[in-house]
Amino acid sequence: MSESLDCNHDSTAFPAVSPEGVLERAAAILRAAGDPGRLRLLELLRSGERCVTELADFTGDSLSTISARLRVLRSERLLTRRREGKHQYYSLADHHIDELLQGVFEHAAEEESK
Amino acid sequence: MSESLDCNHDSTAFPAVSPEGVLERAAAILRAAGDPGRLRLLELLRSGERCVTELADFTGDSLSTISARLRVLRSERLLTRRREGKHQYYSLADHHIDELLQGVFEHAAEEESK
DNA sequence: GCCACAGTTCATCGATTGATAGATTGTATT
DNA sequence: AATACAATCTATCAATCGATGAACTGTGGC
Repeated sequence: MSESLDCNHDSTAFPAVSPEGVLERAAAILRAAGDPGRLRLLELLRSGERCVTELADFTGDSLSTISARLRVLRSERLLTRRREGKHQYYSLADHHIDELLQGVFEHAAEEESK
Repeated sequence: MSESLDCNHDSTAFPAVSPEGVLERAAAILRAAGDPGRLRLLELLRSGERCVTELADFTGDSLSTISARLRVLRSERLLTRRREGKHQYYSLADHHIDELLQGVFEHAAEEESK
């Protein structure tokens, strides 16, 4: 029997991993947030619900650009939307998203201060 | 003076946002983790340091594929690496990364169970 | 219905991305 | 130096991605 000791091959096996579906969901969430333009929108919405033109005015990007970004975020369920008259209001889907954002922003700020 | 009340334009302004550099860093981290193949590696490394061949054996992917994925993760500082003889060992860069992963996996699992 | 406003969608395009086979580099032993 | 093993790099390619202008859709007031 070959006792080939490739690195730590003699050590413990990997613990249980997430099902494929969970992994895909997690990756999709991270990927959706992983664009600077979209991440900025998420950040802005941490402070509360806003309509599309407010977001566009603040960022200086076109309505179609903002709309395209919001579409991605909503399709991955990072955002929710409601309509009031002519206006569409977007907000973070839940507190998990907020916590995720807080964590990564803190970490990024820490790294940038080095 | 135009008192055009576009949605909540009469409401409060946006609070302070992160500097551009912080935003870019945060987005880069999220993006690096936001690929299923790379995210799986991160997940595997949550349980501790592993060498490249262990990761390749477990996932069933080729060495060059694993190496390419690790390269992205390390360049965005999600992973650290050390060499011991012929072997390169990879591990999560710090506990922030672990927390980020935990948060997003829990959220994804929750969504997948609905 | 007409008009105005708010927002989305569509088609297009250049840029980016992830996988891959094989060449190359780094470490260890003899 | 020769050989073996571990891992990285390179070049290539098909697929995906984000921005964009303009057409289109939805809501509201008259």
